Amino acid sequence: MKKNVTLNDIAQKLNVSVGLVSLVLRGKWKENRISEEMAKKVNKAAKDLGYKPNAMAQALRTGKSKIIGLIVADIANPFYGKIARIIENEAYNKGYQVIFGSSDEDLCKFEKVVEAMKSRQVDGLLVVPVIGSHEVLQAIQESNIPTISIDRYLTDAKLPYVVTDNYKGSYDIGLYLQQKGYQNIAFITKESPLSNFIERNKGFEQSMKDTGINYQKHALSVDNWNEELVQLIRDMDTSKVDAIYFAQNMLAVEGLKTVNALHSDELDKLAIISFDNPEIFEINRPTITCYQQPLQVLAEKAVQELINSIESKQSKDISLKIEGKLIIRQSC
Amino acid sequence: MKKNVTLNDIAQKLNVSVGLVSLVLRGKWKENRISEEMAKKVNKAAKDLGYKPNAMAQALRTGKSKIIGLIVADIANPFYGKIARIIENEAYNKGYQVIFGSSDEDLCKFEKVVEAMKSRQVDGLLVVPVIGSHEVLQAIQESNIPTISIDRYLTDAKLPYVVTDNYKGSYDIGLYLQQKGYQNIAFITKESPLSNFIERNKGFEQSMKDTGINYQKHALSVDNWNEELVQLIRDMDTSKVDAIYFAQNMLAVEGLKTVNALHSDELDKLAIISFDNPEIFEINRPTITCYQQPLQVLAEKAVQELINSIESKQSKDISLKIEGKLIIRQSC
DNA sequence: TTGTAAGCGTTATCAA
DNA sequence: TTGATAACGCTTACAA
Repeated sequence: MKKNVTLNDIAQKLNVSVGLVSLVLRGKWKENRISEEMAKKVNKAAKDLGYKPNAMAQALRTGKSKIIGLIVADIANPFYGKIARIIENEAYNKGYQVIFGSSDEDLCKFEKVVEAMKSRQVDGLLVVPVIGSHEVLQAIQESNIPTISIDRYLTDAKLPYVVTDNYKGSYDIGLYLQQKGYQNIAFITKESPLSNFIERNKGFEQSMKDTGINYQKHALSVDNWNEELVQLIRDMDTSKVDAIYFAQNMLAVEGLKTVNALHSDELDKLAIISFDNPEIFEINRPTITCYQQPLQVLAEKAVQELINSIESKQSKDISLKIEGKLIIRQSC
Repeated sequence: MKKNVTLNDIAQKLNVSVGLVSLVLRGKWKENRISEEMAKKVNKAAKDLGYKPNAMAQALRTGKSKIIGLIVADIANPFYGKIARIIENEAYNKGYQVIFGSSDEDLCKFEKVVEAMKSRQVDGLLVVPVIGSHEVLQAIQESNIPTISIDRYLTDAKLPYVVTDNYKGSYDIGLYLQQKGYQNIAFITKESPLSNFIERNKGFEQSMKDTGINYQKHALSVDNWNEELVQLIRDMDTSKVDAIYFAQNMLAVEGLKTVNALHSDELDKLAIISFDNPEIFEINRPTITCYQQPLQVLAEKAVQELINSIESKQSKDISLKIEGKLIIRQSC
């Protein structure tokens, strides 16, 4: 039962004041004209006693917790897991810690998590906004906690965001399909008011228009897409389709599951392409061609922007759309 | 730029003392004989002003941060992502928040994360220990931060743990292989000093002994398993093997990648079974039979045990080994 | 060059 | 039934 070492302990041991110790330990001894000799003594004592600053006390005093909150849809989803990983790294490097929560795409949970984080005095927030969350997010902004949307953004909230260029990505997929000579595309997507789907849908439809390719759009409902998808693939008229485009990893994964389970020669002949790049795509037979989101850049930029606006208090409303890249494999 | 509402704000508005407000807001007004009328007024004012307690101040004052630290190998790995998700839920339900870090199986990083968490005054720690971390973990124990190992444990540290019964799982896989009539198993595992591999290896070897099945053990090195695995599968003498057992999801995933890429009729004839149950197993052709770890129970128990020992200060050294279950699919 | 003291928002102990 | 006040560990403006 070792008690934590405090500034006071160090001060007492050396018979100096806590203020002095504090200044030295934060490297401010030079500008406060503290003798180098003193500085050395203090540093040594701190090391000897194994001093670790109490982050809570620092936070309380300075009003900066050095914690950033991360709210994703579901940390168990590898897509968000990867993002979380990069964010964590970047944040640690800058002296911040990450506290996370999953929203499950549920507004109510999202709000709860936001509240919890606010009361933890997070310095800033990185959020994957859920449907209907604009009010909550607006409120955070007003309480002066820098917040950045990642992965998607809400058109009705004026939050800065860092996202993939979904429009371009989806448009490029269309172009690629044209280049490969496909004529009839089954476009499987979701009917969602969230920016990522809106833009993927727009982008693809535009490129279909521009290239003149036939396509059928299947916009599944957000909360029942799973069953609808299975049905859709079961009923697919393979004589009228030569390629399937899944607009999201979850769609593709469930889709492949169904396709593989059906073992139908007809289905197997179809070309497949998808947004996102889950690990399965490298294992499936055939391996799946896809548009990979620039997760590394995206997450890094998001953290950098966030920390910038935390530390400089000037919320320059910079939003970014970053391009991903097509990864060509066997399926298409 | 709204400032946060404090107890003081409420107190001033009502012309009462902060102490009074504090007591009411924490539901202690009854045992402190505060008038119900007063209590109501205070609660109302708190709600009106939108009061949110400052967790930092509470933490500083009470010495309890209500934060638990979670250290996994890599949050981007869906296996740990899933665990994190369950832990998060369970913790939130009990009023705790989760701060996480990834060790990358690197002792140095592990130690850094631990330090960061200690200085955040975490109330407790859930860790996936890395090789060589017994000293750090011992040190945490001594500084009186309840800590529980999950997923695996170190034989040379006396930390409580909550893990899958790896021995039993691996043993049962052997039994299942016997039942299905396989005669020559390629057992692909890692040569690791960590409990999970030790026990999976022991369990399987024992069951091979008990059943009298032939097997060849390929214990890959911890830091170069990837390349060794590819080589191993490439060179596999399929005439001498009728089934492969992968002792871990990462091994299986890379293994399947290689097998699928080789497209060899010989390899395709082999039965496959694996420890763990990543999503790919449901998509692969054939779908993969495996032993699924009881993640839900495991993570829940871990959180419960941890919070118990945080709140009751009595560190009853309860460790748990929980059984998973065999999921039978097409591959075996 | 160093010490003193106020204060961050709470909680808890007394006193009134 | 309620109010004053010290304390948690730290930072910082000001005094010495």
